[in-house]
Amino acid sequence: MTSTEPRMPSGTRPTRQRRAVAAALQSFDDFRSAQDIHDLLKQQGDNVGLSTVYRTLQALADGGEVDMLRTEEGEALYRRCSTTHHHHLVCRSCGRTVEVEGPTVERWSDSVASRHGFTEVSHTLEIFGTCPDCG
Amino acid sequence: MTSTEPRMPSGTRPTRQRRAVAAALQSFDDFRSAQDIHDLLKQQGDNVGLSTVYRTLQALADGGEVDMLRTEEGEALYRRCSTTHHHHLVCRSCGRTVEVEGPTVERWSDSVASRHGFTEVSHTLEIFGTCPDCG
DNA sequence: AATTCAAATGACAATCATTGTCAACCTGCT
DNA sequence: AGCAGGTTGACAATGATTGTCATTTGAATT
Ligand SMILES: [Zn+2]
Ligand SMILES: [Zn+2]
Ligand SMILES: [Zn+2]
Ligand SMILES: [Zn+2]
Repeated sequence: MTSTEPRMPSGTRPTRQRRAVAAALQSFDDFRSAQDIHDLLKQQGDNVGLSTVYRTLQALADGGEVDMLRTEEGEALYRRCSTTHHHHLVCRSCGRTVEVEGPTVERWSDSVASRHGFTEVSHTLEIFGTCPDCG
Repeated sequence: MTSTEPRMPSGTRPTRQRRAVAAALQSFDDFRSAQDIHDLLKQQGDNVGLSTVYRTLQALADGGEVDMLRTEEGEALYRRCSTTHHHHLVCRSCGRTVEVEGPTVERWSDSVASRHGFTEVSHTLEIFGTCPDCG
């Protein structure tokens, strides 16, 4: 059976701190900053150094285990995610997030890129709005 | 006839400094940081305070006169742009940028948002890759 | 031309997320 | 026990961006 917790990159040790960060990510549904998560852990008595929180989140994001997006102000926010490629519909006000898939967008972006001779294509796509509860 | 330079928000004064920033934006084609533009002006002998460069670029971006995007690292980059809604295909290596339009994407994003009851919808979409020259 | 005054500027300080440092710590192994 | 190497965290450093505020400038008005 598959665990629901993000896995660490292979070759790394499953330390108390990394488990704590991974577990914290399972406890909320919206996008949060490294500092938010650090605070959350502290509240729970899971003391983890801020540097370690940053390092762990980056490792998880690099490994595709969690999503990372940037606010308009450039701050990095993290959230657990499913393993398939997807994008997000995010409420500007409360952070409520819906994962969405857009096969059409994927094809469009690839075709646009190749039409211009670009390779190693990636893309970022986020939809922001006001959710029903906040409207 | 329409000027090719970005216009300042109404109610602002066309100072030497703002003209200089607006002119600088016409002199390159890729996305550059506020500091890059500040340096560029300094080279030309157009001394403009760094704060003023930041303020002017933000005003232009807020007014939709220039595009602003964030690098993976969260740094803000600016570029002149056309007035219609569009997105970008950007070379990760040299910054070469192609403006692209995607009516399909626009419709998709709106429909996804409304399907979930979100209002005041906006979206960010950038495509990154390696351009033919850098490949 | 002189007056006026809010908008604008810029040198400098302050913020603040993020990254770097490195001695101390932990873990598995011989 | 001893060793080796990954890991941690308190703390310093970085670096983009923002705030401060005394001074300057623009342009409208006497
Ligand atoms: Zn909401
Ligand atoms: Zn996609
Ligand atoms: Zn290129
Ligand atoms: Zn669009």
